[in-house]
Amino acid sequence: MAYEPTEHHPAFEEYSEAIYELAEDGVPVIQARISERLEVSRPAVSEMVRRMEREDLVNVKADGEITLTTDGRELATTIVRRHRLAECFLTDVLGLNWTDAHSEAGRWEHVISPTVEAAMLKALGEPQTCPHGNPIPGSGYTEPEDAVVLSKIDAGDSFTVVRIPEELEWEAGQLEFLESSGLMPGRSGVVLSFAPDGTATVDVGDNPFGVGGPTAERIVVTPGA
Amino acid sequence: MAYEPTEHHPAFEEYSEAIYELAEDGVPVIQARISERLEVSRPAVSEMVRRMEREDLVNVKADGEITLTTDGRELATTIVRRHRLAECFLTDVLGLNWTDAHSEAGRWEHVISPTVEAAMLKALGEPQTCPHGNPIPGSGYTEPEDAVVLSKIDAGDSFTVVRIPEELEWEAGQLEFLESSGLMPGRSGVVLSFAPDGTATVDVGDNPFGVGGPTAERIVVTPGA
DNA sequence: TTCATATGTTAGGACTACTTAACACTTGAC
DNA sequence: GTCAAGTGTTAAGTAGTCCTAACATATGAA
Repeated sequence: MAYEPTEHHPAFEEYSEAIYELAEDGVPVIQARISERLEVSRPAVSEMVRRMEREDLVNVKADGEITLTTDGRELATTIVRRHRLAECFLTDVLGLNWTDAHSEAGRWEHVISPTVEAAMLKALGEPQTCPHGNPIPGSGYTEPEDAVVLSKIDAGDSFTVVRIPEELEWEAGQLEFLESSGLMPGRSGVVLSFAPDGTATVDVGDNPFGVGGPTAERIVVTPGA
Repeated sequence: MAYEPTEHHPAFEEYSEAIYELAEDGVPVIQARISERLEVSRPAVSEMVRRMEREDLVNVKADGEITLTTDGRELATTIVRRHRLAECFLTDVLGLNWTDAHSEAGRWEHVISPTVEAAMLKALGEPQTCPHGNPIPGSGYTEPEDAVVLSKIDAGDSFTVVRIPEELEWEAGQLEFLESSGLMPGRSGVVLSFAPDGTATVDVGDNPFGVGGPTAERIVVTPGA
C-alpha cells in the first residue's frame, strides 16, 4: 500500500537516465534523440527539459546540447545503477532472460530504495557490470583499454565480447537475438567475414551467424580470445 | 528505461487493495475508511470510487458499502498477492526487517510482472502467508478454525500468534515494536494479565511487555502453545 | 539558391489524481 | 427535538505529463 512518491518525479528519473545513456553510447544529447529513445513527442521533451533546467538537473548549451548538472548526474547514476543492479538480480537470482530482465528493470529502477540496493549489491557479490556488460556506476569498473567496436575487428581475427550498449537493448528483438546467439559479455569468437554493407559473419561456438552493420558498429569487444 | 504503463492505473490498484484489505480486516468498507487508510481526502475517494464504478471494478450498495466486482477482486488479489510475496522475498532473500519490507512492498506490488511473480514464488518455495502471517491469495491457505483475537485469550493462558492484520501494519512504529518484541507468527506465549483498559501483558520468551487494547483486539492467535 | 529535412517551440488541449471550501444528509445522544 | 458528528458530494483549482497542429529556424544537398 502507501504509494510513496520518490524524491524526484518518475519522469525526471526517466529523462536523466536517457540523457546519461545517450552520452554513454556516444549519441549527441539533443532533444530529438531523447524524444526518440523515450518515445515521447518533441514538445513533451522540450517542456521537460525546460523544467529540468529550472530544477537545476540539466544545462542546455547554445548549440542545444544537453548536459547533466551535478544534481542531474547524481540522479542519473542512481537510476542507472539501480537498473543494472536489478538486471543482475533478475537474471542471476530469479533466472529471467535478458529481454525480460531489461524490461522489468525499467520499472524496478524507480522503486528500489537504498536499503534494497545495498542488500542486492551484497547478495550479488558487488557486480561491476550488468548482464550485458555495461558498467554499474560506482562499482569502479573500467573498460579494457583496447576495447573497440566489433566492426573494427579484421575478418579472420578473434574477439571477446565486452558489452552490448544500452542503445541496442532498446531495439525490439535485439537482446533476444544476441542472447540466443551467445553473443554475450565474456564470450569469445571469430569474425569470419564482412559483407559490403558492413554485415559481419561471426562464430562464437555454434553456428556462424550474421550481425548487421549498425549493430556491429555498436557492440564493444576486445581483440583476441 | 521504457516507463511501461500498467494495465490498470496505479491508483486503481491502490484503491482495490485498500478495499480488499479493509474487508479482510473486518472494517466496514465505506469511503471514509478508504480515505483514512490511503490518507487522501474524501472528495478524492468519492471521485475515484465513481471512476472505478464506471470501469466496473466496484459496486456501491444503497447504504454506501463498497464491494469489489469480479474484475475488481481479480485486480485486488493480484496486488495483495504481489505485496505479500514481495514481503516474503524482501525479508527472506534480502534480509530486510518487517518495517522496511512492508513499505518497500507497497511500491513493488505495482511493478512486479507475472514472470517475476512466478520466479519469486518458486524461489521462496510457494509460501502461503506473508511474514506477518496474512494469507497470500491463491496459495490455498486457510486460517486455523480456532483462531481468535489476542484479547479473547484468558489471563494465564498460552497462545500462538497467527497473524498481524494489515490494519496494524499501517500504524507507525507498530511493526517495529511487534518484530522487536518477538510477537510474530508461529511464536507462542502467555497472557499474564489484562488491565482494565484492555491492555494485555504478554510473555513470549524474553521480558514481559504490554500490548494496547486496540492492538490486542486485532492480533489473531490460536489458544495453546 | 532553393528546397527538403531536421530540430525546437508555441498554443491549446486532455487526462489523472489530488487539494480545499462549502454544502447536504443521516444518525445517535441528550 | 435539536445538535453534533460522521459521511458523501459539488465546485473550483493545481500539478504533472503527455498529445496534436502549426510554426520558426537551421542546415545540407541538388
